[in-house]
Amino acid sequence: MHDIRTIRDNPAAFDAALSRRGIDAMSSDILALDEQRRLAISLAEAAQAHINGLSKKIGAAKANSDNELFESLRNGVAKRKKEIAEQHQLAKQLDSDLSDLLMGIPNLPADDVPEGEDEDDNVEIHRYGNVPNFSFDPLEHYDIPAIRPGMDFETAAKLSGSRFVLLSGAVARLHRALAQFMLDLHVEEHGLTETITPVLVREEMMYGTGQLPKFGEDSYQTTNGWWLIPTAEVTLTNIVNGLTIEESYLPRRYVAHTQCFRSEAGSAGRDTSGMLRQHQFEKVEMVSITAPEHSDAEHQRMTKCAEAVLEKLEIPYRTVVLCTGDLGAGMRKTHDIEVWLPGQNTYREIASVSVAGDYQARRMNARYKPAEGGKPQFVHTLNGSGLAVGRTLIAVVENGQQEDGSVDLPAALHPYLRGKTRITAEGALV
RNA sequence: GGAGACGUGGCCGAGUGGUCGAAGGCGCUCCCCUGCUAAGGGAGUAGGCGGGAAACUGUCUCGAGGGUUCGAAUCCCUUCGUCUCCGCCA
Repeated sequence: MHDIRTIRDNPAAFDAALSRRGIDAMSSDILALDEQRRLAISLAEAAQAHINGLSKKIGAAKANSDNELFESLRNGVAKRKKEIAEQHQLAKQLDSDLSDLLMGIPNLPADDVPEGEDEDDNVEIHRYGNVPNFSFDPLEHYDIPAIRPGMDFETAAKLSGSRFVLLSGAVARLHRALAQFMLDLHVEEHGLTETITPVLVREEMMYGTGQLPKFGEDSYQTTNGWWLIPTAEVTLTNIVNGLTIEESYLPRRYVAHTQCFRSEAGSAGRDTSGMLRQHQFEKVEMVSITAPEHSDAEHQRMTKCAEAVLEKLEIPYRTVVLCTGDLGAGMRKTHDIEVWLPGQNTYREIASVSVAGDYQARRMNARYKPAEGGKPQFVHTLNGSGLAVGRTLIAVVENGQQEDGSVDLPAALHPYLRGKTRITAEGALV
């Protein structure tokens, strides 16, 4: 959602920013609609003011028992009623037209987002660890002997269909350990507030964070109208929906471990093997609510929080800035963290850390009262994975695999496995 | 799931069709007075949208959305939420 006044003040800058996303100039259409709207509002309000004035006189006439005056005024007002209603209707329609138009326009990319068409134009900004040399051909996660017994796609398909998985034994345990490890890290070392949220939400919340109106087919809806969250970004960010909070209360930093649900419509045929892309998966999600002047620094901070998970797990990764062509609609800037997967011999996305600026806050009407006084302002919102649990599991086992089919687990996880350190080629946690 | 009650400004709380954006209290801000770890007096204290250089001004908002009416916080409908009792249940 964009600020009409910003567009009014500098339409050229707005169009220029849109063009970076490959969108044609819209400001002249927007401003024309805005002008009609404001004219309609003025007319409707002037008419209403007139009526309100008469109504007071009618009230006074009634109080003075002046029936003649009362009746004549009353009739006069009644005549104009229809006309007033039409003016109101027009003003309202134009106002909602404008709002719909603005709602459908994606966020403007930050100035330092690189130009580009697609993911090939993303720019690497950070790299950690060395791509390991294996003395054997490393396997994909689902082929590793240690993992195979605990990762059952056939049974999951029987239960639910494709793109589901049944984890058991050592793999299930490892999955749980990873989630616990991530939460503890973010809570104890990064100072985030641990949160458990609903995973079913009302429709308005999906508008607040931008999944709706455009991307409804990516998510699931229940028969009574709830939506299953595709990410805890939805619940965590909407905590401040409709609120005006004191600046002293900022920043708010949340972390939650939830199930996430995605229809994966449009990704048919992509990543169909293994548990890289599922309809249901677990993610540890971070969300920050900040004052505008702190959101860039918060973006850096949050990125480091996500990177720290992989560094503690001693897994190589690189961080890229998404280019204009790859940037999500609601975001000003996004860092993707891509983890090294030896089985695929490539880096794959494992986390996405984004700053939305005031884009979501406008939709949610989430504001703060500046400490130095003055009018409430929209907050800035940020969200990031910290991390996707299933994908992290893939990274851990692919990077830890041994020639004999066993998997060595990173030291950071040992406490979460009660001192166990590896999964044998037979699938036993020892 | 059944029955009922309720939803007012930062908080508490009046207000059941007419000058109510809304008494009163608390809190907070500023000013005055006061010389003792306090009290008293005065003023101010929501937001959205529109007009205006500004002062200021119009309009809308009493959970939300509709409706009745010349006029609604007050009446009607829908919806969301809270509470109580019953039922059910992890």
